[in-house]
Amino acid sequence: MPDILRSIGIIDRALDTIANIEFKEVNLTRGQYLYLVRVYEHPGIILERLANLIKVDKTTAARAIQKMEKNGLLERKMNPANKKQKQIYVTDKGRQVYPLIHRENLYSNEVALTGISPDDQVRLHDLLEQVAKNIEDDYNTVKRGEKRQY
Amino acid sequence: MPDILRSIGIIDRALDTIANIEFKEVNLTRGQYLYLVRVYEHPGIILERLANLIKVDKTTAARAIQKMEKNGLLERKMNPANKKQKQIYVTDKGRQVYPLIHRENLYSNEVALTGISPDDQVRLHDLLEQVAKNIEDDYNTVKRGEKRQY
DNA sequence: AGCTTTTTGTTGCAAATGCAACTTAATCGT
DNA sequence: ACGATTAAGTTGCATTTGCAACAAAAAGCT
Repeated sequence: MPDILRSIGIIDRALDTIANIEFKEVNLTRGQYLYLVRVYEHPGIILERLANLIKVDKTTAARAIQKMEKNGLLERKMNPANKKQKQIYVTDKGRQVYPLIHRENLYSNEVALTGISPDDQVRLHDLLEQVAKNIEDDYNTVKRGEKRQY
Repeated sequence: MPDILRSIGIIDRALDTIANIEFKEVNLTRGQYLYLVRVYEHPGIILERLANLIKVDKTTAARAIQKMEKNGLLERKMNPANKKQKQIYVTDKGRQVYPLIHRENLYSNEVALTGISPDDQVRLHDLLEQVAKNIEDDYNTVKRGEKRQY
């Protein structure tokens, strides 16, 4: 069985590093682009779901969101139907930087897929989605403090 | 052109989180497993090459190595042929934890590839290696402080 | 209804991460 | 051979990251 974890780690860290450096021009600090994109796509999303989408600790996400709220990129509104929940939205200012993030992501994706046939690109995409689905349960299990059996 | 970055990020963060939690039992702190495996595979490797293999900042790698040296997992020897270089090796103690890391990685990889045919597993592996190669130059360019044109 | 469990979010540490800036050794150019 | 550039590693500082532990609201249970 071939190893796929190593390449995935390399690719993710490399592209994340590139993104973080490039987004400093737009005054985004480390990781912020991830949250902005996800909130943009899911207006009104709550913290725990956002953290689970991105696969990042909820306390990390919480502080990132707080900071982005302070910087005027995001805003939170209390959900009147559920006083525990704070719904997160992109502000106008946040909406202005979104296209730049999107453009960067598109470009990196393009570079990543260079020389790969359209068919294989789709295959790769589908296989990666399958892998993401495959590990989801283990992630939640371990995060909950339970142990994996192996 | 399908997006592959998102799944890759999710998979990497999820599996990295799992690994870090599981390796606390063996007294490894965040990220240390990555270095240990790479040094194990490349005895005598130097810091800068190690950092570039893993795609992590060299100062981050430097401090991780220092800490692992203090904990007796790794050791460094001055290269007599080049006084700048410090060659890194796994110690006996480090060699003892290696099998546990390897086993965990194998298991996560297995979970990740569940339900994917052997043919597709190989295809996925090969495509990911291609992607890793595709982005290598951009990574080094941006790390060097130069800009990407897009 | 009343008690327990789960959901959602927050703080308090301690540690890792990485950009800037620096030192020293090696290599390059001429 | 010597000055300039690159390679290799380190330290300072600010920030992010995440595990524990907590608080409060909501949902489940009987």
